[in-house]
Amino acid sequence: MPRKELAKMYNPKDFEDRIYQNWEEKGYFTPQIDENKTPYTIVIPPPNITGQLHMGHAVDNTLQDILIRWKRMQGYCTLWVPGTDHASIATEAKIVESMRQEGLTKDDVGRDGFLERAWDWKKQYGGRIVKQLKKLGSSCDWTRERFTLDEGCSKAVQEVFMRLYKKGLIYRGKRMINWCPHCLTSISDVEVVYEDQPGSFWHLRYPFKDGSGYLELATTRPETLLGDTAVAVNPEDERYKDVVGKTLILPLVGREIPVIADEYVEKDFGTGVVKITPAHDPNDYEVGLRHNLEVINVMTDDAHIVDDYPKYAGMDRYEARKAIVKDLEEQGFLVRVEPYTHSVGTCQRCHTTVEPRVSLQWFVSMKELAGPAIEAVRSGDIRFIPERFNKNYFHWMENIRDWCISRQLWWGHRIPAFYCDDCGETVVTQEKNPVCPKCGKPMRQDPDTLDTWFSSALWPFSTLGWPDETSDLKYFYPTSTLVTGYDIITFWVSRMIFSGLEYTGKKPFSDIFIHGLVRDSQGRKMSKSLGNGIDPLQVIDQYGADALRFMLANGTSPGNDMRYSDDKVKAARNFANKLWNASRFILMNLSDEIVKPELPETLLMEDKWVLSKYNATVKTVNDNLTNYELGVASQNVYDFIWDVFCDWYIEISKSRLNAGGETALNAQKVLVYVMSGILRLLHPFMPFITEEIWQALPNDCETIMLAPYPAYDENLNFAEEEQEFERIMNAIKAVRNIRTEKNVPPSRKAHLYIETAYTATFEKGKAFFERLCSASDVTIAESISIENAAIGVTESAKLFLPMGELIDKEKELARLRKEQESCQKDLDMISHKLDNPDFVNKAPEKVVNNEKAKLARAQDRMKKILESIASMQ
RNA sequence: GGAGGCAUAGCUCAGCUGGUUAGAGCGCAGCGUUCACAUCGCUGAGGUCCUGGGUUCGAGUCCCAGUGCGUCCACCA
Repeated sequence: MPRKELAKMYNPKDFEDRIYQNWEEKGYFTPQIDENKTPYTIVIPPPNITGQLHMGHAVDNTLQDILIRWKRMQGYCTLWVPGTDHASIATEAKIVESMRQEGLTKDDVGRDGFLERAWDWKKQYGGRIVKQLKKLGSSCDWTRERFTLDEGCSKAVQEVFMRLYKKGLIYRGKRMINWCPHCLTSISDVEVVYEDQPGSFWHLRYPFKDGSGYLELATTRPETLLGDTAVAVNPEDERYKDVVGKTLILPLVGREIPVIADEYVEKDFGTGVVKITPAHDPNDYEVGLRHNLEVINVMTDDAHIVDDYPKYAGMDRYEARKAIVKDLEEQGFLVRVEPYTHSVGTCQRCHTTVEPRVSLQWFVSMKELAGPAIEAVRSGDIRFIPERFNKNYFHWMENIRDWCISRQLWWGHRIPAFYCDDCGETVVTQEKNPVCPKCGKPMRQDPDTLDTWFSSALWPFSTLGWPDETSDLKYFYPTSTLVTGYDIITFWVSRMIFSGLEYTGKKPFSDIFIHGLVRDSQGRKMSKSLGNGIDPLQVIDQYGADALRFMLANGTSPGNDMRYSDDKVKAARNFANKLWNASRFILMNLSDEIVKPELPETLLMEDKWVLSKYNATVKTVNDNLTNYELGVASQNVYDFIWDVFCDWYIEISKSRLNAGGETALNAQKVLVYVMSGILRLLHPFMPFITEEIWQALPNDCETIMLAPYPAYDENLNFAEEEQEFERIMNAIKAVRNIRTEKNVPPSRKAHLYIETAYTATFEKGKAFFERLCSASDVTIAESISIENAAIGVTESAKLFLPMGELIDKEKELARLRKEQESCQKDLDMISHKLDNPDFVNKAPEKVVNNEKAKLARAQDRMKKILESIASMQ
């Protein structure tokens, strides 16, 4: 059968799509239960509709897939917990689609920011994520439709809600919450974005009822005056001691309100007097609870003044502010206004200023759930990588507040709570149309939906079929690893941990591999509003998925942000090109009789050198992958391929390949053997190109995805040959250096004389000098004396390059003296160290011996330099 | 206000538990193209590892203080 050839040019478009399709058709992505193998499971985050961090998804998916492919090649049975959440684009797209079929328009979803966007982006968005994953080569099974809104996930969510309710860990209560008057929904604390905004500080005065003057206070929100039910001072504040307990008349409204004393008030801020509006400020609400104050709501859902205040009714909060300030001023209650910048909470999605408000919501009480979750991380049962994110986690968990889980959105899991309008009974049930157990009347379901993260928290087990005891759940849970960005630790990671522990009794995963965020080339967060987001699909189109993946892995170190730049992807693409061409070279020189990667019986020095280097690379790559140091691991592979394999081994193999016969065949075998290892080492990082080359080269596995990952092999350690070859390399570099310095073009060959104690070694490398540093002939001896030559010195050899008229004795001497100087510096430094008795006595023996060896080498070199100088004079 | 992070070559970043002559990619300078690759090769220049103390035989690495720049959380009448 004729051997498959590689195209002359590396072009990822020629094969990436084809290869993915092929993998998919062969079913390599379908997870399988294999009781003989250890499962390796990664939890994939549900994609987010905001979709702004597309490159963020690419990082997640790439890093996950690298680990998956690596583990799979080690014989682990792997699974990537897949699927789509109700918060996912795919599901929203479905909703949009069905709404359209019902003849609804975009206006009908106008109050829902998420759906509004989904409407605009149309339904492709769901497909887009899938497309992106495929393009990236992600080995993820997307065929599992059962975890969508209507089925498995819903069941799990309801189950959890019921359990928590029965345990008393879920309750409905009045609470000061953040309310977005635009989205008309409550939003959690973490969804509020604080922005510094210029505003004003209005100093007002409230008159005492008994006519004994005024109390001056300051506020940034005069419109909330309508809801004031008290004025507070600090109990320690001498200035106001005697006014506590007196009654004030609320300007404009005429309400009688008390002056109270509360610790919450800071004496030194403003006038030391605070108006208390329990309905419109979280702190005031707390104060109100302590003092039994009335809660008077003055605003509607969309932040307009309620009808109770006819003069201002229907105005929005900012209009009302103007009107009220104007009235206060006219009636003499405004003392002065000063400019004041303060941070204002805004809605993460629509950036409307949030309005704190008292509302009836569902809560999960967190204290009891947080305990075991903290313990799991503290005991090391679950670990963050890097470890420092523990602190983040603890800080949040230890100061946790109850979690408001109800959302007023149009889509999502509906809260399974029913109310009886007749008798006020509340029932939590999975039944669709329950009747009131007290009066037998039909009940009304809570219109609210659950916070996205409530269901996302169940991800690791709900996607495996929980609450049913499925075989998947038994085999794959707990999962091995979660890969995600640090921005999501509190939203998602911590909630998965306590949820897993609470509902399944087991931790959801052991390792949490945290990566940084991708920023633009200027270090800014990628965002839609800035327009600086980079579309991974476009990058893939331009440079190929392998290049993008490699760039994402290579540029990353755990937990640290990275900047995206085209140049980095280009560098990765060039690397792929290098590998491509190296493979083409091997294929072009390959005899038909080589049918699988296999080492020859006899290995030359350079073969042993490259194998030894390869073996060391295999070890460090595996070690680094084990430690989640994907960036370092990819760099290890890169360095080996480019610097060791291509720049040296392939170059020196050329003369053997040209020579033909057995030595050529042996060289081919080593080339194929090492290349086969390289491809497998690199496969997790660059899946497509490695598979394409794998298929062209002699191999012993139908796909590289299932070929064994290279493992460290004691038999491939050749320390001696490594050292030998390194002596030759150093000599070659020295000669090249001299030639460049003298501007000698490669076309001009020169006879090279090598004086060395290692004649046997250098004899073995004779041919290399001809090819790699333009030697016309090489003479090797233990002692050589040449007049009129440029001289290079390494620790193991003196190199003479007689080049007639190009040699200027004085310049040569100057050059050698410069070398002498730098060598002397080394010598001084090392001997200074070794002369220090403290160092010799206290430093570990290994370090001292290392220094001694260094000293010996430097001395050898110095000796040769001095000899050379002497010989020239 | 609390927590945590970063600061290393012109740029983007590596440098793990202290022992290197402090590295890479890009960029820059010089030379080079029939014979895998110009998406290339060879050679080179370029660094007070933010500042000041401390621990140590030894600090880019550990400790303390300071400066500068991001991040998360809380608060802001």
